[in-house]
Amino acid sequence: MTISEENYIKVIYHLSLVSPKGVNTNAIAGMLDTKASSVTDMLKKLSDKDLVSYQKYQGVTLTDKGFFSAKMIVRKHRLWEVFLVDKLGFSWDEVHEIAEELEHIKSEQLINKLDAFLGFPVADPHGDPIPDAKGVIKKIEKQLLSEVEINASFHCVGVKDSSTDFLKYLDKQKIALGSVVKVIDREDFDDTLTVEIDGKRLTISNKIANNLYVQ
Amino acid sequence: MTISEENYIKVIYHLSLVSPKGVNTNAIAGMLDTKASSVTDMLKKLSDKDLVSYQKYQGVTLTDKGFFSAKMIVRKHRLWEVFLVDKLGFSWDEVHEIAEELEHIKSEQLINKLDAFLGFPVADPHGDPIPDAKGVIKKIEKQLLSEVEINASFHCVGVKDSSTDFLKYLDKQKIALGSVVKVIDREDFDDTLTVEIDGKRLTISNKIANNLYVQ
DNA sequence: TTTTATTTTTAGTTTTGTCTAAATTTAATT
DNA sequence: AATTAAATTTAGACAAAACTAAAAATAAAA
Repeated sequence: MTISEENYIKVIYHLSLVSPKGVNTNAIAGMLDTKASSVTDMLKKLSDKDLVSYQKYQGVTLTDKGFFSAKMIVRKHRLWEVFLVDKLGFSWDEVHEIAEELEHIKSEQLINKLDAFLGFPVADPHGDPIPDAKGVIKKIEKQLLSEVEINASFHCVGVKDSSTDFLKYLDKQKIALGSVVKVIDREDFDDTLTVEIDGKRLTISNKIANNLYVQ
Repeated sequence: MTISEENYIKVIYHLSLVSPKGVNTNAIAGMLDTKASSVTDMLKKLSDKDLVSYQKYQGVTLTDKGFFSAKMIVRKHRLWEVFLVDKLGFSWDEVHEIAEELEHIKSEQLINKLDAFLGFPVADPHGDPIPDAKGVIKKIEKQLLSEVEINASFHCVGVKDSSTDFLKYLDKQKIALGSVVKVIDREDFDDTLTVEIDGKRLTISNKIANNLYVQ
């Protein structure tokens, strides 16, 4: 697989999680910042290689082979992110771009040794699950902070939005994965939350709460 | 720079060390397993980018800019090799190919953090020097085992040939970087050496001695 | 159910890096 | 110095992955 093919497979994988019946050409083009016509060309190629099933105008789904390939790419991406943060001292908002390159390094032995070196982590620095060598993904129990009951405590376990802006906001508020959040109150009018983190009161907008996973 | 351009620059760098007045088109083609006509095309492009100075039929040399780029690629290659051996447990004959891919990962911050993580190593697993972030290469004092005086002791500090076959031969004979070699005798007829390593007598052909650096 | 709008595909180009085959330049030999 | 051999370059073509513009199919609206 070329780097370009891998990028398509990965994007189709992520979009499949949202629309499992079939992924649109335009959606893929949007994610890859390319044109619909380029996507059509590539879908034909991926279909010839039996990585996707594709019927003109009907959207595309991954075959078993494509699904496994996608999980291996995601595995590599997330393991490298763990390496960058845990071993090299990058912050969680700096690692995505570099991992986008590292995920295309080919050696299977490399990734399995890296996995062992990192202690077989089950989640990346943003709380996203890491597929194991067989492609099995351990489901991480989680709820959005916007949807939990009030008067209870939770651990932060992940973020839905991994944008730099959001991650930097969390850094500023000293919210990290593992932080304990006690939900004090929810405002009826706009769903703003009052929470307590490390004994400190904090007001959190619904948009924030809607992008933070807790357990 | 594209991956392909980086590969050309790297090859020209290595060949320059042997023929500093100018590197031949065919030599480059041989190293990259490509055709002379492809090399000519690329030399024009590299020349336009001011990475090499190139005059038709006259061979090619690196500009200062090209020379620095080359050293940064070599730096990345060798640092990744150290990582693979020291941290992930690869053996020294397994790392070249993987490092060939890793050397093209772009982030400068990444490579400097990796350097620090590895403890600022000065040589890779084969004893080759690692350029620092400014491109400075600390010269490693070394002689070929084939050229040292007899009745003296040395440390193995590097290999000239990094082929799997040679490295596996050294593994079999329990010769590693750091091993102490005492040169007992040299046969006049074919320059075969009798040496002592870890108290064990060993006969070594001239071809072997000619590819092992000691100090 | 037509008509309109949107999405997707086709057809034809472009760029990058490669190739083959032919032409040219340099080097070696008689 | 002329001829042959080797190395190098040019010219033209191709595959991969992208693009633009136009055509076709599907979905939405009147």
